[in-house]
Amino acid sequence: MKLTIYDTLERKKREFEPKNPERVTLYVCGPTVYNYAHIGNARPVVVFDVLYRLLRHIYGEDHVVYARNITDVDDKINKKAMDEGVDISVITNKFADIYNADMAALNALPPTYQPRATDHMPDMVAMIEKLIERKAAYVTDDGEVLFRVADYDAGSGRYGKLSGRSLDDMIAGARVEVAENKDDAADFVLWKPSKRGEPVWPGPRNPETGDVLPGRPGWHIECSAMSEAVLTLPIDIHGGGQDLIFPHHTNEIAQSCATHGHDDPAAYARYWMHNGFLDMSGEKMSKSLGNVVLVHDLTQQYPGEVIRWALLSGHYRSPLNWTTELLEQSRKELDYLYGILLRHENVVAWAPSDEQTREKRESVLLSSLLDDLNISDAKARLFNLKGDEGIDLAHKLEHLANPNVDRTADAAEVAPTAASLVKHDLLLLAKVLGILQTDPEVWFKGGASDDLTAKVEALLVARTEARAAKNWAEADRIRDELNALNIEVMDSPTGATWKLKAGV
RNA sequence: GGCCUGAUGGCGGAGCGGUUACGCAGCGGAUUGCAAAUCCGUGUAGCCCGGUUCGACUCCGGGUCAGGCCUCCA
Repeated sequence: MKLTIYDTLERKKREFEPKNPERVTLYVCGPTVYNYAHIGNARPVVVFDVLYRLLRHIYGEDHVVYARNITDVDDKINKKAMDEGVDISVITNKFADIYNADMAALNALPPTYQPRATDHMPDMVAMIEKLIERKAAYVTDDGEVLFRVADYDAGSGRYGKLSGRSLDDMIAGARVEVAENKDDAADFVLWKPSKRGEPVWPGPRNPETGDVLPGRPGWHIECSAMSEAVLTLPIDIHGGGQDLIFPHHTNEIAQSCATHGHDDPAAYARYWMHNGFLDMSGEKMSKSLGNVVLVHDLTQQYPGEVIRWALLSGHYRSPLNWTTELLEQSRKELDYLYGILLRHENVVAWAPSDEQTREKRESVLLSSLLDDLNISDAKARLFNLKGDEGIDLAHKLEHLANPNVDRTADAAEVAPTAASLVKHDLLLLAKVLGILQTDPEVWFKGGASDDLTAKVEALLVARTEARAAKNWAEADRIRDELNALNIEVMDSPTGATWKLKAGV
């Protein structure tokens, strides 16, 4: 199975070849934990979760190492901690826990490592000292340490390669005022003194005086230090939102390469992937527009899997318009798929025992995802699973297993085997997409309390009796009563089942 | 100002130089006591103007419009 991914650095699709197939590494920039995560924060988590699942399938679950950091040093955290008069850890622990719970609700697997900036201060300091030693960074009079961008770039264009800009373009287009302590406008902060009341860590040594510079790290250094500490370099895939291309990832590359004296950005990370943004009715989500949607609130209204499926409805690199309609459509799609699983629980999923045949089937099944995570195309497959090897009459599990479907004798004969194969394919593809992971029964009824369930079951018995007596008026009355309880009744030849209606 | 994306049917959203995307909704039929669910079938497309080609939604050029980044940001 060949995975192809669009590499931001090379601006084209490249076949993925890990440095070491026994230990494939993935690093994704995680949240700054000072508030509830909004739905935009969840997109990279879900997108890269699909990638993580796919890599685990290809290379084996124990051969993929995934790190997603927690940024717990930041001005916004400091402000919030000061406003509330608590230590920053009170804020960061609280929101890191909430974040993890919210992402788990979206069926995102926990990463192998979740390093926190505060746990890696010595790594950052060591890196900064190395950069000073190599003259790639300098100490200012007021105790800041800045990275020399122009020296790193050295006219090669490598600094702006990720964002597709030259250093000159960036300076020409810059709208920021140049801080007077900078030797050059493009230089960025590695370390800076803490303000009064802010947390302070012992920093790098000033080579001039030999003194330790107390303060706190700049934003970019943590990912460079932590990715190296946790994953070792080079990282195979580094991911994040498109907005991180510049400056965050650009500076990460510069720091990490300069630390080790590498010229080639690939010495830090071999492939760069960036997800597109979410639009809110055509507008960017922002606090000033008041259109921020929190994952935490959304999970109160929709199953996490619906939110996940909605986030996966477009290509990961394209903008995605986030609407209520999208959520409703996603719910219907999942209901349909879960309905198939519910109706055909007795069909045994079966994969061909022959290794080669199975491998071949799987690479066809997963081909959409293997092509730079084409989730839309994978979705089409999911809804229209094709049988092969002589099975050309019926395609869907429903069609194959539903006894009401008209079939020729030949098709009927092949149907049970085909259904088992199709069910296996369906479950496998769903697993990689991270959907259909709930018991179908629980999916439809899980939101009902025990009391409600008992009441519904009793009413259904009464209705069955009424129907048996052809007392249609009573049967319909009971159905209306169930409807009022937000219950949808589904009759079938084998008896009535029910589900909790959507939009609770 | 600099850099970069994208424009597909009522809606969401892919691939592809010539043949059905797929999903949601709609419509027709089957099934049902009636519904729902399910099954079968089905209509609707490719921003504008040029060019290349036997043939373009798909390639090239121009235009228009929309969005993103250049500042904290997924």
